[in-house]
Amino acid sequence: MSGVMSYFITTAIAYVNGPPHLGHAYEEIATDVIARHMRQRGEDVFFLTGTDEHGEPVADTAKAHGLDPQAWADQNAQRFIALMPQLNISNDFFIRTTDPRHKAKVQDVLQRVYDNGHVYQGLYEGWYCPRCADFKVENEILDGNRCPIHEIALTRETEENWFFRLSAFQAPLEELFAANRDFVMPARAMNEAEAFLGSGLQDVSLSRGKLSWGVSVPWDPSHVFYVWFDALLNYYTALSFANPEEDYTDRYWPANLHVIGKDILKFHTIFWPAMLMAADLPVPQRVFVHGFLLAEDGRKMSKSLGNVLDPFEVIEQLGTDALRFYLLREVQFGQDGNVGLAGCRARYESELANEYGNLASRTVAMLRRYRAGNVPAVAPDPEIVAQFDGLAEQVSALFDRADCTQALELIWQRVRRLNRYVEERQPWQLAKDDSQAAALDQTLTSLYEGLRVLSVLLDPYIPQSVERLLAVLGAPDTALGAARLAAAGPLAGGVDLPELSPLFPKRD
RNA sequence: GCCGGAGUAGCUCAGUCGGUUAGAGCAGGGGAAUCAUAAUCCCAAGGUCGGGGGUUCGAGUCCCUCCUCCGGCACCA
Repeated sequence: MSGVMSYFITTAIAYVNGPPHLGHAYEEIATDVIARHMRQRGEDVFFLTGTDEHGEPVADTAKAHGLDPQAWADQNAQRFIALMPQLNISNDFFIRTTDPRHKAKVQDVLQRVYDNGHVYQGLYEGWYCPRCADFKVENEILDGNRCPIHEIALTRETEENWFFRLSAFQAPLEELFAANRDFVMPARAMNEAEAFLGSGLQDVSLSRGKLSWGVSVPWDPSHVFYVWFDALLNYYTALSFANPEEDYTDRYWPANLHVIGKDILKFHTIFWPAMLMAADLPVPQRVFVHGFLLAEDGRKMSKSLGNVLDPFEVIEQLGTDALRFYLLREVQFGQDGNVGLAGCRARYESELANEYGNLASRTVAMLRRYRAGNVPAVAPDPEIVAQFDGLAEQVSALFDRADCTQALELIWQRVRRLNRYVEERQPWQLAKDDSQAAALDQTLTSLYEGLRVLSVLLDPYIPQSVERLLAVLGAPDTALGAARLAAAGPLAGGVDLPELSPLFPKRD
C-alpha cells in the first residue's frame, strides 16, 4: 500500500449564457459520484467545477438584456452555484473564469507559451458580418454566403491575429495517444480523437481583436484570448487560488480525470494537452467523454417538442437521490441514453422503494420484532459472505475506469440477492420455533450486515438516503474498508435499532 | 462523399478468445408467502441475434455485401 494518493477530478465548466439544465446536472452528478467513491477509498480528492464566462455569446446576450457582460455573468453564475447543493454535489471549489486570479494565471501560462515560441502573428481570413461585427464559421453560413442571423451578404475579410502553433504538437500528441491508450475514454471517443489527429493539425488562432470580453493578451493588450484557451486553463489556474492558505498546484496537478461531454472532445483531447505541452506543464491522465441524454422518445430534448426532463421537477417530486440514482442507473456512463419522468418514476418505485427501501424496512422491522432491536452477535451466513466477497474490489476496479453504471449494477445484484435470501430463510417461520433461534440469528445478522455493506457502496450514488439508513443501523462509517461483512458479529448487542420510516416513500 | 459506431425478447440492454439449450431487468401472464412502503419470491411464456452470401466440425461473435439509424470530418461555445 502506498500512501494517500491525490486525485484531481473536474467537470467541464458550464457556459453561463443559458440557465442550468439536465445536461449540466448529469455531468455534475456523475463526476460527483466518482469523486465520492474516491474519497471512500481514502484518496486525497479535489473536485473542481465552475463556470465559463467569457466570449462573444456572453457579451452579446448581456447587451440584449441591457447589462454589461460582468453583471450578466454574475447573475447567471449564481444559478450554477446554487445548483450544486440542490444536486448534493461535493465539489471542493467553484471557479469562475472572470475571477481576477484566474485571469492573471491565464496570462502567466500563455505568456510562457509565447516565450517558448509557440505563438506567432498571422492573418485570420474568414467570412465577416458587418452587422454582427464578427466572423462566421463555415458550417453556420447560409447559402450564398449570408449571415445566419441577419441573412445579409457576408464579406471576405482578414484580421491580424495571434496564432498558436498547434501543428507543432502533432508528433507529441501521437506519442501521448500511443503511450496512454486510456488517455481518452471510452474507446469510441479515443477513436474520434485519433481520427481528428490523423487528419493533420493546423494552427489555430489564439486571440480576438474585435472583442473585448475576455482575458487580455499580455504582450498585445488590444487582443483578448480566444475563449477556449482561457476556459480550458481553469483546471490549472483554480488550484493556485482555491485555498488562500495553500497553493494546491503541486499537490493536485496534473488532473487525474476530466469529465466532459462529447461536444467538446476536440478541445480537451487535442488543444488542451498541446497547450499544456507548450507551457511545459504535465498533461492530465485521462479525459472521460460522457454521452448525451435524449428524451424518452429517443429524440433530442427541446422546449418546442415539450419532451424535456426537468431535473428540478424530479428533485421536487422524488428527491435528489432519486435523480442521481436514475441518471446513473438508466444510462450507461459514456453512452447516450433516453430518459424521462415516467422512467424515473418507474425506477424510483420498483428499485429504490420496493427493492432497496423495502429491504431496509423489512430488515429493521424483523430485527426489532424478533430480537428487540439488537443485532445477534453471530457470524453471517457463509453463503452470503461468499457472494459479497470481493464486491468492494470489483466496484473499485470499475470506478478506475469511470464505469459507475456497471458498478451500480453489481451492487444492485446483491440488493436483489438479499431480498431473495429473506424468502429462502423465511425468518417469520424460524421465529415460531425456539429450536431455530440460531438460524434466525444468523439470518438477521446476514441481512443487517449485507444491507450495511450495500449502503456503504451506494453512498456515492444516494448519499442522503444512505446517511439516514446508516444512522439507524448505528454504523455510520462509509469508508470503503467498511464495505465488508463483519465475520465475527457486527456491532453486536450494542445496537438498539430505532424504527425506520420508508427511505423512499411511494409517490402518486 | 470519407471515416467510425450501432442494429439481439413488446421496451432498455449484456453476450469475453468462435464452442452446451442466446441471457438479465422492466412490462404483460400464472402461482407462493405474510417480515416489510401491497413491498417480496418462484414459474411459465416471449428471439429467423437488421437482410443476403461466405469461412468453419461449429457463427450473435470472423470475412464480403446490402439496408437502416447515429456520430466525427477544426477555430459556435
